[in-house]
Amino acid sequence: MIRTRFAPSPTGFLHVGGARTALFNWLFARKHGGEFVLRIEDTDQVRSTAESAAGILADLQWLGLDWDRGPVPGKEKNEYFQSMRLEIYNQYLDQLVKSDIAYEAYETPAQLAAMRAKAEKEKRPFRYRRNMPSRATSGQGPSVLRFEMPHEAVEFNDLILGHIAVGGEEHDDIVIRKSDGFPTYHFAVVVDDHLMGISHVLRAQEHLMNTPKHLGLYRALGWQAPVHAHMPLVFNMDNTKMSKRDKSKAARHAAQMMLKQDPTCTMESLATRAGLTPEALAAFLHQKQDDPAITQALAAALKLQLPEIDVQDFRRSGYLSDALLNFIALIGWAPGENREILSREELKALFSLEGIGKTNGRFDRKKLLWMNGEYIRHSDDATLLRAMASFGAVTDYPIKAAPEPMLRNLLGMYRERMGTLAEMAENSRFFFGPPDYDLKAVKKFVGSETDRNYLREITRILSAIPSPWNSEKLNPPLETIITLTEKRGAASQILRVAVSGGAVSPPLLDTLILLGRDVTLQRLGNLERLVQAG
RNA sequence: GCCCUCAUCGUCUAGAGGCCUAGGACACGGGCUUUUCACGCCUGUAACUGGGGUUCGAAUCCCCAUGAGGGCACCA
Repeated sequence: MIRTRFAPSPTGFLHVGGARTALFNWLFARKHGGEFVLRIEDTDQVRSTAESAAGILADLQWLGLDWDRGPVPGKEKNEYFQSMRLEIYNQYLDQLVKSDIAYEAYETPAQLAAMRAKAEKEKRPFRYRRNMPSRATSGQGPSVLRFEMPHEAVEFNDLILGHIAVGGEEHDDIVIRKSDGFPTYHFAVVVDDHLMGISHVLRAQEHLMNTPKHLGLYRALGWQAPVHAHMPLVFNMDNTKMSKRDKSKAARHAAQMMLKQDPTCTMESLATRAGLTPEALAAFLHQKQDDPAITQALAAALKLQLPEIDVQDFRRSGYLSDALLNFIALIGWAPGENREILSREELKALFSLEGIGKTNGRFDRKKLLWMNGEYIRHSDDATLLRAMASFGAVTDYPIKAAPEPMLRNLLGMYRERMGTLAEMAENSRFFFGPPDYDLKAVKKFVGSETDRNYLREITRILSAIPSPWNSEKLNPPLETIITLTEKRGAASQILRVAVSGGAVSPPLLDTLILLGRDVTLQRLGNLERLVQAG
């Protein structure tokens, strides 16, 4: 029986890298009719939080990655939280101590740091080993338990990378129980993977050097190790690691540019705008900390679009989970035959470890945006309505309040012209209230006296059409407006600016029908007053 | 510094010794369509890191160099 797992640590949001690991494990299990286990690795008492765990579950659910065993959303912690399994770990910890493969170590963190510094100074690698002369064999503080790694080379066959060998002199005796009594990651994964019957460990390549340690533990515990496969990593387009810090980095950079380029912008004014104290802002700008709240506040004040990193960022930006999943699957994996747009079912059917490459990939947001648009264009109303509801649950656009018939109407207008649901939500604002006029567009299309004459003419033509407006009634006058100018359509831009506030909108016919006669004429009047005034 | 891994267009990739004059997709350029913006259609630019082998023949196999990435915690 094939059984895979995804084992996040609840120390933050689920980010795309983690989502990809989850996806590949899920696909592999589903493809082979196996099971997919979700386990929360909360052995870090300091950094783990319940909110983070709940958020990760919610994000996985949003992605549609369902698990056969694991935490139950909304319920108390169960045995798929490592913090609930302490007795189990202790039992095996004892076993290793009894067989003298694990031993107490008394160095304090400071002492260890000094030992490492010394080794570095002497240009030799630092390895903690039981038989090293400098080892403290007793101490007053709390001790940790270390595992005596074998002294021979450890070799294994990685399903993606092939044969991997690490020499015996490279190992060191890892800590398996921290001084707080909790097992370390290394110990807990091994115990849990074995007890939970995990057959395949599919994880990111950053874990490659952990595998020999784990293999050593399996051997010491007398267990058969699962098969390992290490997948390539995902980076930003500039080859930096994708991390939560990218968001604060972007906010910091934008703020600094602003302060530098805009002489009217001072630390004080910017802080006020973002609702921060100047001190907090200064500390943030000097990289003293990466507070997400400050990042958000700054981004809002600067109207800055932060890079999406976490799964929920993508949800808030209006990406469909199917599109995100499809895109993520294609980084480091290819089904061959030049296939690209793949439904969940196709992904499941086509997935194979052989298709996973060895080279790290980059996260190309432009391609994701294209793919999301592709999904939107090919989705039916029901699918999109569901996606909108899910999007609306985490965002706050006026479109949220729209009744379903209007939503369907808007979908018809925007389906072909949006890359994300957020684009529609943003661009359709003028259907829900008077637009803020884009002064550049106003100047460009209604800047001259001739333009204003056209504006009055348009008003005259449209006011002659009685309510309610429909395409039969509206088509002829619209054609008249289009042909008003020598250059076909120049006058229709005036109308577009009047109703939408800018130079871009869905086709005027649909727009005007949805807006209706009263609103249209009212906005035509508003624009006339605006240009009259100045 | 030490250890491990990797290497095809700007990006994701196809490519399992002859099908390669290296294919697809995104991005980018040009054109068509068009009442705006998109969509759609047509079309163009663009890559086997370098050097040695092996072979009749190498993007594909081997070695070296170079470059890139990961790891070296009482984090996971």
